[in-house]
Amino acid sequence: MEKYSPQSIEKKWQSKWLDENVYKTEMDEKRPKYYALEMFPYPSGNLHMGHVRNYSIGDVLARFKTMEGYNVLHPMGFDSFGMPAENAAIKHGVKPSDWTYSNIDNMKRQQREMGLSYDWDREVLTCRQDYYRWTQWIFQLFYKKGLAYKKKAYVNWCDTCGTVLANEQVEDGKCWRCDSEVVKKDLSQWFLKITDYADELLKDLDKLQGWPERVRIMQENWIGRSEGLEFELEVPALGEKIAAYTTRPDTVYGITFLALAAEHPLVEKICEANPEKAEAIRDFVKEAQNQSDIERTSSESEKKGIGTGVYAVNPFNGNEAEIWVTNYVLADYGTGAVIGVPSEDQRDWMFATKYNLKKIITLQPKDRELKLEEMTEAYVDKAGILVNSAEFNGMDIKSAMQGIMDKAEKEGFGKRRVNYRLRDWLISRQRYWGAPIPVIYCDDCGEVLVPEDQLPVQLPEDVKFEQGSVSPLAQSEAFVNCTCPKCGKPARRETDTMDTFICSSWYYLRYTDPHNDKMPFDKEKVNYWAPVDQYIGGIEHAILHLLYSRFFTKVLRDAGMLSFDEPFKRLLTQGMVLKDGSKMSKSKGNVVSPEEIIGKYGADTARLFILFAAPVDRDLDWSDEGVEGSFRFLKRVWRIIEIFENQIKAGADEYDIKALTPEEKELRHVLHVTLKKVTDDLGERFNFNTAISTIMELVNAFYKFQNNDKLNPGLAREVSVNLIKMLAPFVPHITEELWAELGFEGSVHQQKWPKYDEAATQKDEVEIVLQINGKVRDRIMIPANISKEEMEQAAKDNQRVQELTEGKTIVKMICVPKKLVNIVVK
RNA sequence: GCCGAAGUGGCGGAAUUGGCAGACGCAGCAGACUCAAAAUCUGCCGUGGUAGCCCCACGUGCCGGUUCGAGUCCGGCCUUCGGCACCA
Repeated sequence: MEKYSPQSIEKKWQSKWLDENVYKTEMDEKRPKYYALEMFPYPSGNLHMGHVRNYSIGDVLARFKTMEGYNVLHPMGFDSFGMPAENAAIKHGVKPSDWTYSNIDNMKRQQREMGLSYDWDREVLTCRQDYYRWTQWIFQLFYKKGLAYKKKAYVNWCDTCGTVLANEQVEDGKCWRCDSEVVKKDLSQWFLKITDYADELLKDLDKLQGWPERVRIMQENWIGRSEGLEFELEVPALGEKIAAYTTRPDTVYGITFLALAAEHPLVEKICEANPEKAEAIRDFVKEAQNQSDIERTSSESEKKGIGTGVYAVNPFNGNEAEIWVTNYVLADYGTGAVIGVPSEDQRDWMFATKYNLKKIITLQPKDRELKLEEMTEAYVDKAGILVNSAEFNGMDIKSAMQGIMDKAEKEGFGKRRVNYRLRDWLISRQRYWGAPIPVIYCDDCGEVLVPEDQLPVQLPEDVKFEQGSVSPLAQSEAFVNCTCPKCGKPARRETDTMDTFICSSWYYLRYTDPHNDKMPFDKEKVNYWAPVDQYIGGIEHAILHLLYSRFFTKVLRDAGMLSFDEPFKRLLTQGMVLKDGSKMSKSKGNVVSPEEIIGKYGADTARLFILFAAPVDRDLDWSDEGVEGSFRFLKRVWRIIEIFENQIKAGADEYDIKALTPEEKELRHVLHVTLKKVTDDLGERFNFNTAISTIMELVNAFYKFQNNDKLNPGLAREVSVNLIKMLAPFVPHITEELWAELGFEGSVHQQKWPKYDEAATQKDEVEIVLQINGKVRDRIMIPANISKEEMEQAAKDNQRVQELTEGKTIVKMICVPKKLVNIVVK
């Protein structure tokens, strides 16, 4: 055998796998299916270590499940619409498509150099017509079901990106992509009605037991369900009613004012009703709207308001409550109007104190009596007895709540209501490089869908890209001008494209039937392969992509296109790859390039290190010395096979196990313990790091025989064959090479995963620990299967135990079979 | 502020059901091979006492508890990281 040289071995096998198309997958009803999926990347140009980690995890799983006998679907593609391509066009004058496709070519080459077992025939590119045609088709499906609609609203706008953003894409009041401040704009935009599914999206989180709990909790918080009462307050001066929502109906007798959002639709009418204050109110509204999103939504910022001199009537007791226009009430949550109950809500307390508004106590704790003049803050505990609340006086909170809501419903001015924090998904983007929204506007017919046989609405090629200008699509006369499909008159196309998160909300379904040109996917195929059995990706998608995909799956299910409720059965959120304790980034200069590492040590070493260095779901600090260690291990594997090459080839698959020496029996024991542990770690627990460390122990045990040329050939063969098979999912090239080198037929990756011999994992003799009062005092070897009494006797017979218990009374003895005897003495 | 996760040698980490704390790897030290170095192989490697071993004490963020026995369970803190944050 020659020296281990990853560069030549890896190239050789990669082209062989590619030429022979060994990772091609077809439906097969005879075998159980397994769908392993890594989140597809954005084609930024190069793979980074996060990708390497993601794909290494997925590849081990796909290869392991294949060896276990599953029919494994393991596809890859590119989330290839999006801003960076357009920015490249603006900056360097390259076409977004050219930029994108050349990046894809480069990244695919890098993926191939990693030795990943993808079925490339199923590749999905979201920017290709054969894909976005169906993205548009699905949009139209949503439209026909009333789940896509256009409305005017105060939306999040990023000036740098020149487009609107979804709520989920605003982080701390800043754009998720470019970090610039987000402002509010009043625009007419397309939305998807995800709120229709809020309840199911929340409820079905219970079905996702294979997801990390924290992701489920994050989604739960994001959806933010609350129950309460919505009721109407009359405003005699306007001849109107204002609806308010509260989760504390028990406090309604304490209302002393009504707070409105600055954007509340009745604000202008209130100004008209009270001309004296109109100007001041309008100024206040303007000021509030000029505040940035961060200022307005921070809990630290000052709560301001202006009294309008117009009053609303509390329907419960007829009391008047002045209407205040404020900067803190959100226009798009609840009704945009909030009751002010100073004594039982801390924010209302501060607001009322600041503006000298009345406070009424309507809730008294059981153990003390509250007095307004002694109180310095609101009483917010949800415990006590109602006072000042008419017929509800003396009730506890729970019954008062029900009674008050019953009253509102009976008298017809209010209703129980569930509210969600989740808002509808704003999907229009004023950008070029995305799937055009397939809608036409006609002066006579209004909004008209582009007929299905005219899909896709294609992106025009002859457009200009300029910094800061309006969308290139809106400037393209040839694109905008069209005829109305209904009446044939001149009409205009929608020039907005879809949020790229739409494209990635269904790609995992397309993989099951990627070449279908009649439908997005065939029902039978999608139901065979999907849902995804194991999804692997970064935690950054905990809400965005994972919530949207769940929504899409449910809508497509309701449309009869598939028959499951959730797209991803199990989810694994991998940790980040760090260097020197912080995230790799160009600005910090701590980037380690996968290409360099693969060039120097080979893909097998890179994969092995990244899987060995830390548990998959934890952050991993990159270590150059650690990589050396992984490389060293592979060289050790290579050499030990080389040392025993002759025995392995001479050995038989069936041999006389009874003839083994005690040392050889021990090696065989280690082998089968390793098999058991590795199988368990890969299949049940995703403990790749400990699976590898166990294999290292096996190799260490094998090395004990390195100078022993009398090692039983059958055993040498058994150990080597199983060692190679166990390593195969992790390091596919070196194992394939060793497999061939030893003269075995076919690919190691098409072998059956080895079974362990239960008998060999047991031992005749075990070492147990002798404890006195819980402290280890000695260790002895005893037969594995002796009785409790025999164990106790063996412990008592032990010389050290006798020395240390001399003159003391044995109170108790605890025996744990095969582990320990604890003697409690006084 | 609310919710969640984590805290173990010089470092990454292991300990699956409450049962030998520190597997495996990195770094370090020593030896073998070598003219020498690299590579490789072997051994040592938590702290302190004793200074060779044996042995003893201490030790999993801190304080307390349950238990024959706690890194693991319970109560109370501290620190770090992540998510949400005027949601009425």
